[in-house]
Amino acid sequence: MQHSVSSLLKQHGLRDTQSRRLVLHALVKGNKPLSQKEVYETIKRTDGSINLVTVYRILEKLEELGMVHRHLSSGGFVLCSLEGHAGHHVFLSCQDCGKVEECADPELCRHEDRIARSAGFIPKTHLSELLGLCSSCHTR
Amino acid sequence: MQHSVSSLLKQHGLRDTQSRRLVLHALVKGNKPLSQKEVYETIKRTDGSINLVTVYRILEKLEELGMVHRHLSSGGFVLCSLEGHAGHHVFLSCQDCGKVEECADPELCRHEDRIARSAGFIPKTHLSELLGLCSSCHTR
DNA sequence: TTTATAGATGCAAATATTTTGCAATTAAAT
DNA sequence: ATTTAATTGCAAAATATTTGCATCTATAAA
Repeated sequence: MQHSVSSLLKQHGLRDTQSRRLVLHALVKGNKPLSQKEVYETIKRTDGSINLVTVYRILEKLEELGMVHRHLSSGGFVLCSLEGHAGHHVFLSCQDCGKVEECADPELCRHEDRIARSAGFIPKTHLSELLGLCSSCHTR
Repeated sequence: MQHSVSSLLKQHGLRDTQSRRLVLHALVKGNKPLSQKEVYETIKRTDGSINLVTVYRILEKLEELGMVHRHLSSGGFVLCSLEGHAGHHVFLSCQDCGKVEECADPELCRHEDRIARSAGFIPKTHLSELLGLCSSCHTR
């Protein structure tokens, strides 16, 4: 795990630093959107020490590079789980436990394109969020 | 216009106050998502006087009642232009001029439902945002 | 290895944003 | 007109975000 995070950083041309590993690790463990402060607190609580300002700066950079996304309704950060799907992401957000999954659906993408064009828009990117209950929350 | 804003307030069981009229009016004129501060500044610049705290409180209440929506990517507030479509809104956002249109598309809604269900989710509400260039911006 | 260096981090402090408590005001029902 | 619950303004507190600068460190070159 630690290793995969390191190579993820290198793949994106970033220095493999302790702080960045901690931030990415917090997002992986969190499995839901986390604010900068939540990332900071997760790290303090478990692995080690980091500065809140550093968390801000790291998340800003990771977002620039598309390694994390800003979750729409919560504003928190989630690790981007999709490769090669820049420009179209669908979040499935559980209103109960807060878990967020991400998926891509090419057909939905085309459908949204059509809507945009029929309104005279030239579409560039799409964002969608579906809010509801995840399987483990609604079976209970 | 002033009158329609007043009746809009009453329709939702809200007192028809000067401050609320100013806030709604600012959103109508803005024709794009505005943050609390932007609403505040619009009002100061044009119509009259209001307190920033009041703007926060009014927008919070209008959002609760579904009269305005939080725009996803910008975080600003936009007047809800649709009646009877609670739970599914598609924003068309121009990346150049910032204009935001809103529409509803029942077929898209069903499509998103299917995606959610196939991932084991029980969907409740959907949010979509299509970013691109509006007709007047891409013809130039 | 060691060294040089661009990039990353920590710390302190400045800004900006959002929330809260309370007294004064006001819309609307009687 | 009077009453009253809701709304607003003001001041201040609490949070969140950004900035500047000195120090440190991951990497690449020697």
